[in-house]
Amino acid sequence: MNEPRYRRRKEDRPAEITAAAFEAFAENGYDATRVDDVARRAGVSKGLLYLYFKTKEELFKAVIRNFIMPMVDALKTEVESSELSAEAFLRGPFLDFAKRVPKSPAKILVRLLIAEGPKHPDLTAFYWDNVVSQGLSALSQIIEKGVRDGSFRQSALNDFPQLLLSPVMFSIVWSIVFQSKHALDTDKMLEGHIDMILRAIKRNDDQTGAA
Amino acid sequence: MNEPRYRRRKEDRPAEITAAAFEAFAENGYDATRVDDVARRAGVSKGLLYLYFKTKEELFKAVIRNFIMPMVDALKTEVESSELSAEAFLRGPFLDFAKRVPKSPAKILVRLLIAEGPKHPDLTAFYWDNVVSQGLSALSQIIEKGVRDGSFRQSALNDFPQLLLSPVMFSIVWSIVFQSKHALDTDKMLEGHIDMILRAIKRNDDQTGAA
Amino acid sequence: MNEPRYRRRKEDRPAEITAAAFEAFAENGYDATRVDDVARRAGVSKGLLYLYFKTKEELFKAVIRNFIMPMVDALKTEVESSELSAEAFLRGPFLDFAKRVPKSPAKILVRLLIAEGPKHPDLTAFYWDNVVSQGLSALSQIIEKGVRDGSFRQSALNDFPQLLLSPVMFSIVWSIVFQSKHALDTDKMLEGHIDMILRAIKRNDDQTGAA
Amino acid sequence: MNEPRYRRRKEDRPAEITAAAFEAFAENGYDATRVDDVARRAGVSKGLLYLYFKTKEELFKAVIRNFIMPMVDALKTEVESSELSAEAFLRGPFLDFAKRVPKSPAKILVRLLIAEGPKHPDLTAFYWDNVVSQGLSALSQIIEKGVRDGSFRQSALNDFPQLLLSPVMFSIVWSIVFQSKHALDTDKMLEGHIDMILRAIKRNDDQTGAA
DNA sequence: TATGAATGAGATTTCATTCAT
DNA sequence: TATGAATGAAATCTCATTCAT
Repeated sequence: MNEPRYRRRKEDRPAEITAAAFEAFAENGYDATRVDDVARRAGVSKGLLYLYFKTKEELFKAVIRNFIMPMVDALKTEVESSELSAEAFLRGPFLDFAKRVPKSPAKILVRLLIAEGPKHPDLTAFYWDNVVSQGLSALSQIIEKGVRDGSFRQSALNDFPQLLLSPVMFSIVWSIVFQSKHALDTDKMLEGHIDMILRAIKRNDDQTGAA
Repeated sequence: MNEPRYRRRKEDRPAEITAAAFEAFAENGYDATRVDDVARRAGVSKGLLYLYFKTKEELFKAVIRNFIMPMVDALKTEVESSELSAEAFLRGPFLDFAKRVPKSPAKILVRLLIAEGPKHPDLTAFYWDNVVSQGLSALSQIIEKGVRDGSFRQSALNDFPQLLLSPVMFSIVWSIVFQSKHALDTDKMLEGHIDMILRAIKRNDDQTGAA
Repeated sequence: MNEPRYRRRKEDRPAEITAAAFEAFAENGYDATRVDDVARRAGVSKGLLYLYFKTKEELFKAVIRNFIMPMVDALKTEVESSELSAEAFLRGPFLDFAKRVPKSPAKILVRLLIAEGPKHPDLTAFYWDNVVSQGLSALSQIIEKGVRDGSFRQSALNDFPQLLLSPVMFSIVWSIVFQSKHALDTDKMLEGHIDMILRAIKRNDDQTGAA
Repeated sequence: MNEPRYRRRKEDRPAEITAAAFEAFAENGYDATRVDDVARRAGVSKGLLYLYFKTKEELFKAVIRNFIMPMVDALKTEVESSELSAEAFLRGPFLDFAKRVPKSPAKILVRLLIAEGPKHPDLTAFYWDNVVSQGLSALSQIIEKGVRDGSFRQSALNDFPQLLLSPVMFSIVWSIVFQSKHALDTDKMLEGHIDMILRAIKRNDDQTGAA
């Protein structure tokens, strides 16, 4: 009972609050999350929360931004610094990434985007600019590299790098909606996906290694 | 947008109400939909609505069930009655279905499931039992048929028929979240996907027809 | 305890609520009045209040309008139907009116206008259009009538009918602010005011009758 | 409008704060004024403000007192030191004063008194003791002086010196509520008022000069 | 003195649900 | 059946005041 009622920690507050808010939004979605609950989780009064974030919506946007940024940065760094062949990149870093995301808390962001995106156009725009378009162009680079050096043939992937991502998204959605009742080995599925894709687009007919 | 649209014979009141509710939930999601609005759209008083549906949640569940059933039935009929080869089925009815869904209003159900599913386990269970598991087993049948008759090799699809569906889901999500700002030719993408899949799993080395 | 919890009285509600609101606003002013309090006084739930008045501000405006209208109508009727001489009108109906207002509950409206007017320009405009400009022009008519028939000389009143009203306003303000501690016989004061005015503007030098 | 305006020597902190508070209260009234805003205007932290004034209400009272005192003093000095005849005083210093007040920022005090007075009895009492009663008795002195030396007749002004002030109050209220939309030449009106009053109470029948 | 981060009570407003009619 | 006026709990946001620094 002799805990200080006040703790001045101006620096850390925003991060503490967005962390708590992430949890809450992840559990309940935007509408069903109570500002009260976020404050309690952050160990902070409601009033203080409003000192840092003018509205619930602004808090929500801050959460999305905060948790997306690191992912994007990591991905970009990996793509740019890698000197692997196209196939090696897909089987290596890309597959790792694909396996990781559906298990990370960040998967929740997808749920939030799908659920709230239509009502928050600026958020969607932000997500597009910073995540989707950049991710897609990185994938396109990889694929084109493979085509250029003759290891990949021209294929639907050239126009639709999304096809590389769709099982990742599927894994995420599955893990959100069904995983608890109907487990799916997403790792295996994603491996199988890469195998199939490579079998379909690799140029040399020696496909023994691609099983 | 708030004129009563449904004012037919008395006998269909529940159907009129769920139709109105579908519209409303589709536009706004569960929380942001007002019971008042649903009643107005249905041309019915709030009191009457509560006579048929004890709570807002029950109404929501009825909506999901009502609109999923016809889709499922259509799919099942098609699968069962078809006598096409596996490849022909994938290139024909399945591709048609895949192209249709992301453009139909039913795509909204996916948004609702993702957004509200985690809070409505019985709804998720219903969806699983009636849609997902049945759809997946239908797809498995097709694939195994191809394997059995020697046209497909054993592949990841045998364990993960989901891989056939993931671009469909992706198309749906894209159309919900980004389509208005960043058009994606989902038809072409889905065609490309089937092409790639078939190229990867078809047994005969003559792959000229699969471009 | 067997009072009905519900009383359907759609017709009377708005009037009941504005009456309660008038009391509350009169006692406390706009900001310090709690919507809760208004609802309690009206014997009504807060929710119902919001069914009839979309915001607190709209309620406030309704109050002002409701309570001003009757006064204005009464005044206008009196002025227009009267066939008295100018002097007789000032000593009769006008003086009566002047004496009545500072004692009526309506005096509170003046307080509200002064306090809230600057923040509610449309309210001020309404008050101007419906009360002040009409009142002033009625007074001008009276005065000009007196000038025309030769009983009044030209005077400051012709340009500033406000001078007839200023002691009325003063009485109102006094009664709001000081009356309880420092009684002022506003009736006598107003009589004295009319006497002085008439002595100043009457043309015939026979001033014996003027107090 | 929210830059610190007062940042002078430390010694005057209370004065700086009340000056800032006067501005704020004048603009917004008591309730709508934020302590935060006052502190910002004064270029001072909220904490310091609370060091000098224990509550918002106390600050408010200090403001009223501070800004009334100088006005009262000025008026008193003028009245007492004047050796003019009664008429000359009314046409000179009094008329000047009457013209000045409705244009000065001090007019706002009237608004505040009317709006907040009923809830702050001690404030009203202070105002009475220091302003109203003294002002009225000063006016009474003038009038009686005129009566004593035979230039004025006995009139309602003897009992109600308020009648001299009522157009001043009216001008103030008008300028607060309507001036911006419906200009009134208060100077002319006040001159007309003095003319009429003098015409009514001056004893000599030669009234030619009083037009 | 001086600061401003932090509190918490309380205000307005919304809306699922009920029930007299 | 059918209505929609009425309820009341709860949610977001504000702001005077406190207190660790």
